[in-house]
Amino acid sequence: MSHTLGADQAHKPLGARQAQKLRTRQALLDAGLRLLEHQSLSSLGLRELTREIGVAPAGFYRHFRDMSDLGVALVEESFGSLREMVRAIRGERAKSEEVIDGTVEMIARYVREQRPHFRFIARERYGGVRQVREAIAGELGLFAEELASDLGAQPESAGWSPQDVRMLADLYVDHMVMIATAFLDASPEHPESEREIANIARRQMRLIRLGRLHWLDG
Amino acid sequence: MSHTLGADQAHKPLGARQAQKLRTRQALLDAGLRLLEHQSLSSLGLRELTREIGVAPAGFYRHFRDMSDLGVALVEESFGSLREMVRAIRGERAKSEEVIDGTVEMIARYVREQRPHFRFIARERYGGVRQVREAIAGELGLFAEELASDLGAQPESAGWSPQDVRMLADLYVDHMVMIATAFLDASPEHPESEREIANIARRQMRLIRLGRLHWLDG
DNA sequence: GAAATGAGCGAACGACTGTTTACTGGATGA
DNA sequence: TCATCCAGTAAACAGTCGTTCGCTCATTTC
Repeated sequence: MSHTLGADQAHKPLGARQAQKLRTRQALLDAGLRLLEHQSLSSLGLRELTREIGVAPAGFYRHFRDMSDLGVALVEESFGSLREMVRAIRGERAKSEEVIDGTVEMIARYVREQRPHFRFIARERYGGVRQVREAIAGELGLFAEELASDLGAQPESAGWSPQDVRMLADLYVDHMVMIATAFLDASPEHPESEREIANIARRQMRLIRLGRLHWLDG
Repeated sequence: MSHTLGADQAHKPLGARQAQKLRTRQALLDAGLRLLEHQSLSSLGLRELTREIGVAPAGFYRHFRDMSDLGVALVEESFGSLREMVRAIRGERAKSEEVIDGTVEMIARYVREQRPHFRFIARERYGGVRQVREAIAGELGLFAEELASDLGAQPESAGWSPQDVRMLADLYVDHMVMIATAFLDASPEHPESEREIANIARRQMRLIRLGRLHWLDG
């Protein structure tokens, strides 16, 4: 009996038997994400989901305990693809002004390329399923923690208390989620609306940055 | 045949006939809000709701076309009680620092006194029912509009473009919703956590205000 | 007073739900 | 090669669901 597999695929041996199981599991996750585009998790039925991929209802239990279990898996998948993008941005070092432009562009790209994933996160962040809410809150907490670590290391944070750095990180995270949500329900139409949202978002982040630079003035 | 009644009750004649109807309608709204404390609107059943107040399922249709119709009514009810509080704050004129304290306190009080209402708003803002999402977005848009009007009249906004004033108003509204949401899932425990959230919220709003004061510097 | 109105009821409809059961048959490991 | 495993199946269980249909009978209108 091998150990349980993590969220990322095990590339090495992987018997044909487990491979097929993972493919079915992934099909469930993909179909779930597709069906959740126009409804929320608490109204997604088990039969509705298995029907979508041509699997008997009972087969669902081979992969998930219940719907909230699948929801938590979707949260992990969503933040997985997000973290890849964030890591890329964190590597770059540039002037603060350019960081803002790069951050807004990263958010726009994430929503553009992972739209169903982020729509799911936005919808279930305060949705009806407790386990999923808590999973999202946990991931966002980790995100804010990392951001606070980054911010604290910057010269602009000299003389700041750790609590104030964390306060700023929370403000940034909340606002980045708001920006992403704004991109979400205006993007599909025309690229003009997307540029307008990006324009507002950049000015808002610039204003927050100005506040940060004058935090220790008075 | 009289005209259709608005959201606010008509105090004047009101035959015993329509009075009873309104009482049943209100019972549906109240029971709905109660049941929505632990689930989302899209998973709230018609029979589940009518059973709660001891009314036959078919009776529901005398008051609402469907569940999303009831949801929109709940949105109006929620923002109705919010506007009363906001009007009270808007009347007061004080130094900016005190305005921040008063605003945060107002948000805390709103969540404390209208907890089910705001939980509903937070949950359904990006929930699975389109009509309800749009109703909430519309109300928040009106709110931001009013706030922009207030901000534009302040001396601190001298030299600001209308677009920048609106940008600031949107930032404030989004952040106020975030603050209220933070109060929501930490309030019931102990008052200490509520004071901690208020403390963070005040510093965040102070930081935004600092950014506003230096917006035209460079 | 008689007639009209309409809020709420009770029953029936067809369809859908999550979960359990015993099973089959191809991959797996000795 | 043969016994074991286990992902997926088919069927049945006991419900719940939204919606429609006449109907009743207190209130309202004339």
